[in-house]
Amino acid sequence: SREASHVKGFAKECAIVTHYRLKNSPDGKGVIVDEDAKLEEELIIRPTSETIIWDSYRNWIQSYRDLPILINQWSNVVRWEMRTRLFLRTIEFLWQEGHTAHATKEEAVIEAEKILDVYTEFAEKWMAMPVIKGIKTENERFAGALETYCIEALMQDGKSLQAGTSHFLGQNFAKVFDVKFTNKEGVMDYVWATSWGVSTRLIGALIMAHSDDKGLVLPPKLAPIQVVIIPIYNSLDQLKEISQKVAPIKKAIESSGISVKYDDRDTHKPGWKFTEYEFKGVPLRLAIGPRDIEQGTVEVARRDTLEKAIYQQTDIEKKIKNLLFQIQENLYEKALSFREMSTHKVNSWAEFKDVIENKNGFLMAHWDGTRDTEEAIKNETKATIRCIPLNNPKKEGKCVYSGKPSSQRVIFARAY
RNA sequence: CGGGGUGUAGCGUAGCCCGGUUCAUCGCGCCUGCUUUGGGAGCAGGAGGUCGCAGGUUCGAAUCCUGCCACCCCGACCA
Repeated sequence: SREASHVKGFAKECAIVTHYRLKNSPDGKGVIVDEDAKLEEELIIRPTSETIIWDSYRNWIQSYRDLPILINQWSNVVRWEMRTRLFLRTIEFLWQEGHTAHATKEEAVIEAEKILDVYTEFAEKWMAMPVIKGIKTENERFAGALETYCIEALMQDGKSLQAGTSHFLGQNFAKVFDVKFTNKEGVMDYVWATSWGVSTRLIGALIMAHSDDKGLVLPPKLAPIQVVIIPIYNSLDQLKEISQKVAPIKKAIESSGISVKYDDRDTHKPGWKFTEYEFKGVPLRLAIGPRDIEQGTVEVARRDTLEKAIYQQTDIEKKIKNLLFQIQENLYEKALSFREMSTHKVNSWAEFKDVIENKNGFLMAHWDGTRDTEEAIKNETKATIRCIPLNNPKKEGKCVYSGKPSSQRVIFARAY
């Protein structure tokens, strides 16, 4: 009841705990709900933590001196989705959620935008996944927010994925939860709030942004194993010899902060291992065999381009470090140019339908700003407004659907 | 919750329409031996099955009928 309007947005997707015990089934087949253990007061498994956080904030905040306040946590939440999709939409998922309260509106807005930048940096610099920063339309906005900032990423199949959100909540939550403070002037006021989160969905994004038909492709900065070394040998004696030569090479590479796995298993052949580490997306693979021992070389294969090259072992750690850097850059550039190739300016409804049907990707189109038009476009094409990009050039035009005046283009796409 | 589909060995499958000479097909994987090892090895031999579950029809059911269970896809919903 306290959470009122906010809960409206989640009410249709909550899991509710009604019983606290199971018992053995009388027919001997497994366990069933023990009807005697019915809860007098049912529990809702949180779909997000706003309610508990704000219930606490009420007790913690009295003065402007208590502000700003920030709580960040990783937690599991449950949303009873009718239809799940691995990594992208699961009933239960782990996420990071942050909640802040501020003395002024300006400070809260700055906070929401700052966090959006943090998410952007993580997506682009670490995941090598370019994103578009923007704001959601009223329709797509988080329940209870005044503004929802988001980052949208384009997947290789041309569908869009919301990769993170940051909300400016205004004073809505403060009013619902009665969180007031005394400001410098001695006047009582409601606090201004933000909340923001990213989830394990990012793992799905990472997979879909870079992988190819040979398997996963991981950006070096996030790869648990950055380099794998595979020995090529005929006899176990030869393996022993190679292992001795590999040891200092592995050590040298590790000493420059790179994670290395030496796979000397005798249960699988080199070709099998090559394929396995391609599946797993290890950025760099080194192969060392009799020829390399003789010539002081090592074969280096890149996962991103699948190119192979022979390197001298001298200063190998520098070369590896440089290659990892290049792979990280290349993955980002590749994803970025794919997105640019897949972004289409459309100027008529016929063109819109043609592009969404045959090319997919991001459609930059004028929109009259109404909910009705947004809904109509969604119903006819399944495309939704992913965001109104920040720093969008304000160029007048006519709505692609209604023909009414529009102040700027927005991004339409089919989304996960 | 609506619409469609599928359950056969660890995995993927053929057979089902039209029941029976097929001891239920094939591939991958697994085990043994030999030869191999710079891109998922080759040959030979071998192990592995309540044909989703229950009932029915029949001389005879993986196959036909009924009920149940499970899973998958599409739609609405959505981080």
